[in-house]
Amino acid sequence: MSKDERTLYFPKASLDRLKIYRRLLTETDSEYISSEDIANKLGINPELVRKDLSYINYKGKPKVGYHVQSLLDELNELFGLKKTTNVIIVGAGHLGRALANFKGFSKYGIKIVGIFDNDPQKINQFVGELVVLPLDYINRVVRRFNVEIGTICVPEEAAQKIADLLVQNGIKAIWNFAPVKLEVSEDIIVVDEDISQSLLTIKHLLERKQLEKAGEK
Amino acid sequence: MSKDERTLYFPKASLDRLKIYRRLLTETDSEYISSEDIANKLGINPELVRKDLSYINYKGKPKVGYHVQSLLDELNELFGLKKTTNVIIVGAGHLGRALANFKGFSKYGIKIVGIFDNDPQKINQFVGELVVLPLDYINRVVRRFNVEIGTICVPEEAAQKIADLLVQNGIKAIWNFAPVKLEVSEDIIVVDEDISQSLLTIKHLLERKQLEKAGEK
DNA sequence: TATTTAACGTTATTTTTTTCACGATTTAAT
DNA sequence: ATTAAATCGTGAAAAAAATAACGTTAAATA
Ligand SMILES: NC(=O)c1ccc[n+]([C@@H]2O[C@H](COP(=O)([O-])OP(=O)(O)OC[C@H]3O[C@@H](n4cnc5c(N)ncnc54)[C@H](O)[C@@H]3O)[C@@H](O)[C@H]2O)c1
Ligand SMILES: NC(=O)c1ccc[n+]([C@@H]2O[C@H](COP(=O)([O-])OP(=O)(O)OC[C@H]3O[C@@H](n4cnc5c(N)ncnc54)[C@H](O)[C@@H]3O)[C@@H](O)[C@H]2O)c1
Repeated sequence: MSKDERTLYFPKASLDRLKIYRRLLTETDSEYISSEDIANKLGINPELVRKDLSYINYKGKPKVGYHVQSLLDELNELFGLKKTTNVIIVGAGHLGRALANFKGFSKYGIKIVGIFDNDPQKINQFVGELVVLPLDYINRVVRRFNVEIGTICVPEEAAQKIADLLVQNGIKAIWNFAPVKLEVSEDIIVVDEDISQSLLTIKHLLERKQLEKAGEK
Repeated sequence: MSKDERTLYFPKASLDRLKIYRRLLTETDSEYISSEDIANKLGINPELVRKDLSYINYKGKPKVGYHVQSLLDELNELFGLKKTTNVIIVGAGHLGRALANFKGFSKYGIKIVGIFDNDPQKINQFVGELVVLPLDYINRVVRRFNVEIGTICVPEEAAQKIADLLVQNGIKAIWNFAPVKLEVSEDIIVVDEDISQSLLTIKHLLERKQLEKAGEK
């Protein structure tokens, strides 16, 4: 791997940790923070923190640590938080409406600019400041607001169809809340937000813990 | 690692993939499926699939592949999907209500048995078949329904306090939707469902793709 | 029934990721 | 000004994970 590529590509696991560091920094009041502080809070070791930060070429100060604000700036830059990105939502059900109403996305430079549904009952209803639009308005909204990200909040049966529709209309990345594996062309980014899957993790961990306890005896 | 431990512990990454295999199998109609089929659909390679399945000691048939139904059963067992687990939700806002209304959790053997809020306006309101209860009912519900999992759907400022409250009331695992790192004792399982974080991934991937494109020229 | 073939299971190899170790640097104290 | 202490940065070692290789097995076919 060349030095140049390194700034572009680095381990997926590191990327995930960088996101976590970023969040941690937003919760940090002090001016500086050491790799050890970060590591302790996350239950990992400090060398890993330092290595992750070395990928993005960020330098700390020996004896002091990392300057919280400037590191946060750097990470915000890395994740493109500084520029506003417009997003649309398809499916104005429970989840779609929760997302559309959520104020916190603005911190991430995300703006919801449209919400769509195919249910005539839902169309024209207000959701926060938006009005639910029918699917054939997607094209217009995508062009008008230069939307690259589409969110799928429809039932699983409809998800693939909506994915195709979004791609047809020029969407580049799909944030998918439906619990199905979408089939899209190579160049489309799909990020699955399969909420229920976490329950499997929790159940499994609970079960394992119980086994461990039983084993101790 | 002993043979025995292996069935208890294996790589986190494998566990995550097993969850994905499981979901894929629920979408599969045929009687058998090969490691190659699975791998192709997920963009990984078949050896990895076989290795993952070897961790749970599941045997396929040469020349045919894996028997979909029995593998699914096995995985459902692994993730404790067969037995019902009761769960409570704290925070009857947009997200809490969306979760409480969601029918899909029953497939995972999950039942929402209580939803709580501290807003007098919300208390006593119906959410699906549940009635929003004040926080001091948590104890009663947890005992009555043997609840081990608590879901945090309150604003981030309140999240730590609610986490403490849940732990006090005997909760063993926290499903945390608030974007904060919770501090709890070692033996409590915390699974973060930090929805907004995915947006960072998407933004980063979009940005990287753009850089790559620029680089090609 | 023997042969061929597809797909598995598992060991070996390679690659990736994490941890270790230690020299370099900055700040603070003597 | 010198020394001490904390923390960084990074190359080397270790560990973990993924991939490759290949022998084994069950089904299909001749
Ligand atoms: N609500 C949750 O807590 C939750 C949890 C996990 C996963 N999910 C997933 O998120 C998705 C949405 O869940 P929800 O609870 O909001 O469901 P919901 O039933 O409340 O809403 C679905 C919405 O999609 C609309 N819709 C259906 N078909 C459509 C189509 N072809 N085109 C446009 N709109 C269409 C419906 O009119 C409805 O408004 C589902 O795939 C679900 O599995 C939801
Ligand atoms: N809605 C989303 O799409 C979304 C997306 C990402 C993250 N989140 C996170 O999920 C959490 C909930 O989001 P939301 O949109 O449902 O918020 P919301 O404001 O709609 O609901 C929050 C609820 O919590 C209740 N509450 C506040 N303090 C409480 C306390 N001390 N005890 C009990 N209840 C209390 C409020 O009365 C309200 O009903 C937040 O932490 C938010 O950051 C939400």
